[in-house]
Amino acid sequence: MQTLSTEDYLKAIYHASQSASGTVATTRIANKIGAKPSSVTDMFKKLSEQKLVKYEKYQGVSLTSEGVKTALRIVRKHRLWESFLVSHLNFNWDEVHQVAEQLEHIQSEKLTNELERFLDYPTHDPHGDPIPNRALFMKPYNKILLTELPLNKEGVCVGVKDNSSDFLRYLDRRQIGIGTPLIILHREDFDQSLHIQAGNSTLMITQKTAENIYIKP
Amino acid sequence: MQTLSTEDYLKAIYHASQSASGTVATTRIANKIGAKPSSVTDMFKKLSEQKLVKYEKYQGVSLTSEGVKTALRIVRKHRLWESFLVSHLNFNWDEVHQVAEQLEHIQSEKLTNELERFLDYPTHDPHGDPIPNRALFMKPYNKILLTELPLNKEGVCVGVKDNSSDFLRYLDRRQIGIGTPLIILHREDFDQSLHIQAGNSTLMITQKTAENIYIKP
DNA sequence: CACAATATTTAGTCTAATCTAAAAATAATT
DNA sequence: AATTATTTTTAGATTAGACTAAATATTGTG
Repeated sequence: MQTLSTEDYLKAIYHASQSASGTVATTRIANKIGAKPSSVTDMFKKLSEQKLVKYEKYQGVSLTSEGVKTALRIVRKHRLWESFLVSHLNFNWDEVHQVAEQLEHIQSEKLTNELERFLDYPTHDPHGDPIPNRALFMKPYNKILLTELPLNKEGVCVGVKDNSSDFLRYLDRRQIGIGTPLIILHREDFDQSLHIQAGNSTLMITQKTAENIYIKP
Repeated sequence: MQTLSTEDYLKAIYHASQSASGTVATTRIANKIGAKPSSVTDMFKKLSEQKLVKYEKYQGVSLTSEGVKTALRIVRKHRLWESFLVSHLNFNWDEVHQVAEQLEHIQSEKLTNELERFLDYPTHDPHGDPIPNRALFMKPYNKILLTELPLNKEGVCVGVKDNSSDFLRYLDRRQIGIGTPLIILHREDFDQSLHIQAGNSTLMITQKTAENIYIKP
């Protein structure tokens, strides 16, 4: 069994290697988890001894298949808990992360599997991210950015790229959430801002906002 | 050996001081949480610095009012989680403890309060122990041991004294749980064993069993 | 290519929680 | 009350994870 902190590292390495190819650099992880690079090096060695990552000095790390499994087990728990918090405990999608970070470390297979059953085997969490099933298999949406949606074509919001509280609260205020139907009514050539229809209301959003919203066409 | 938090010590001290008066001895806690007395002494000092316990060398500890509050907050979480695990996640009452020991450390007031609301403000957990409410107030049943129930008088099982898995599973097998109505039909003078009616079936239990079952007459 | 800038690792400390072994205090028993 | 037994504390060591500062690799640039 891992210590709490090794799980955090594995998860960070997993996410980092999703959004880039090749090995994951020391500083990348240091920034992600808020530790000094030297601490990260220490941990890389430990994880390497446990055969959870492949590590060569100055060359960064990559997860072994065992490491991927361990990371996915944590991701699974994290996303199931986030789903539970939103669907049953009145949490908003900007509030769940911090609590799920704690809950994801609870060790109990029965708990995880029963929670999944209780939630009726959800496939995606409140941010639109896919939830690994018991076999650790997950099916990502084939999603696009809102900026890529053709004019006057309806799409449904399935997730966000930026998970910051600021952004999520901003969307909440504009009543945009998972499942909200969106249509681009007009694209301003001058500054690429968009007039969109979100549900029943029309509003204007900046390009920056649009590039952080995922859509299923 | 695993590393326990100050929360575990506070909870252990709280429970120890419930079942005895005066201060709580070092070895008492050491046995309860599976640590060496020397480690416990260290922790007593630390808790004392934080004004969570009153500690004098060689004289044991007692919780300050702040310490009691902290302990009750943990007990509250523990019992709410146990209730959730049994009522919604198909856990048996002998399986919940180990998982609740982990969940009780999750820090989030909102989580605790929303969980309580979701469970509809339960007053007692699956073992019949009272759950502190938001103000940390709890109302114990005025319960008696099954051995004290008069002959042919109906009582309802409201809890158990022995929380070991062995005992809880034994009760499960005999279909005795919280809420089961019990009547003593006959008391064997020879060995104090009891013929009882439990729900719809009649069965025989030993004196030892009877003194570990709490009844509300 | 050589040197500067950046990234990474090593070496040595720190802290929290634990341990063992020995010393000191309290309790129990003649 | 004196001696023995038990409990509790101290002292010193250990481990995991993190840190700083210095050393070493790698990368980027003129």
